[in-house]
Amino acid sequence: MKDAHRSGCPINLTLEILGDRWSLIVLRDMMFGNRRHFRELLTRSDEGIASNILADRLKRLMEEGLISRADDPSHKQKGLYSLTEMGISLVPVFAAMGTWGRRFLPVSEELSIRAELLERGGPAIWEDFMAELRAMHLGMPAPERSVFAELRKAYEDVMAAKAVP
Amino acid sequence: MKDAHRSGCPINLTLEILGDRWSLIVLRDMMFGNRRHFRELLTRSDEGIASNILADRLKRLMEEGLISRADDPSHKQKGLYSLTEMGISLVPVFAAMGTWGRRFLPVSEELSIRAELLERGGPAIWEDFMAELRAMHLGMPAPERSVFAELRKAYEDVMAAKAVP
DNA sequence: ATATAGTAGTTGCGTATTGCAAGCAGTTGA
DNA sequence: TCAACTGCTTGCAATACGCAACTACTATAT
Repeated sequence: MKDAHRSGCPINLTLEILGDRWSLIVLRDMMFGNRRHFRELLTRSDEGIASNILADRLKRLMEEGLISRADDPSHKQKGLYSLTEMGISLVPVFAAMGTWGRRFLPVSEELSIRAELLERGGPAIWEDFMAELRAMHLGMPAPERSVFAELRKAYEDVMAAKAVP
Repeated sequence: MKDAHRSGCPINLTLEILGDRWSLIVLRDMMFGNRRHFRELLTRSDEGIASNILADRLKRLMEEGLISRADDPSHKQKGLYSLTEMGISLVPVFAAMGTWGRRFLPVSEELSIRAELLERGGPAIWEDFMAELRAMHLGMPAPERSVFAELRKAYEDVMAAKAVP
């Protein structure tokens, strides 16, 4: 942000913003887990982010324009973080990374079911999901189809199948 | 690699391997710039990677299975790095990142022309490009179409247009 | 044979980032 | 009033990064 860019290559510029171990984790939880508050992002993350890292990443992602912050009317000290269009537009990147990870890395079934759904649905489901995210985060009118609900149901079905084998 | 994973989420596992500022830069140069030797990757990179970082990344990417190394027959000390199928399969990830970066970040025209081509061509061109990479890096039979040549020509055309305005 | 340039790295060292544990100040609800 | 909850901040140690110099070997030219 402050100092000059290493180069004008799109891959490089993307890495300058997202090229660390936590930024995409935070965005993933906001996007797929609908976590909008600091505490939710802090404690309900599978990976266990530290609070100072989370504070720093939220600040940087705001500076870069991927998320925004508003006061939560229900609690004066509570902030509500939202994805911007820039953040929502990362859906295809997440889909591509999920597809690659599922193919080559030792993923767990319950945590990769969403990636599988996004892979099978292709660009059509990504568009529907982004439309829904725009409704949830930007106040746009809600689309009929709820990909979010489909993703959650798929996850819960896997968990239920594991619990009762 | 050595210690346990933070979680089995595909996004997280991908970030554990590629979530830093340099790994994808190295892979990008191997993939789109056809840089196969240490010196090429070191000096012909727009971003200017340090030699110790490059050595470390090449080692880690080999350990993770994204690249392989062979002795270059023309020079006993020269190593030849190749992409594996795991590395080649990152093409859609690069394409998605390139599309996103081109839309939201201050990319330069000459360095984003390749991303634009990959975006316009869609999955069909990605497949052709991956087939060509398999020929260049894995010894598979070469496809008729050379996406690599198309990417290079597009870059050279932009540079020529800039030189003679 | 000797010199020169090129090969792939390694080493030292200072700075920046990360990770962990604890603490802080304001807010809410009982 | 007070405990629990809110979004952070601080201190400190470990790790990673970045730069410059340097090593060791190989090929080539004279």
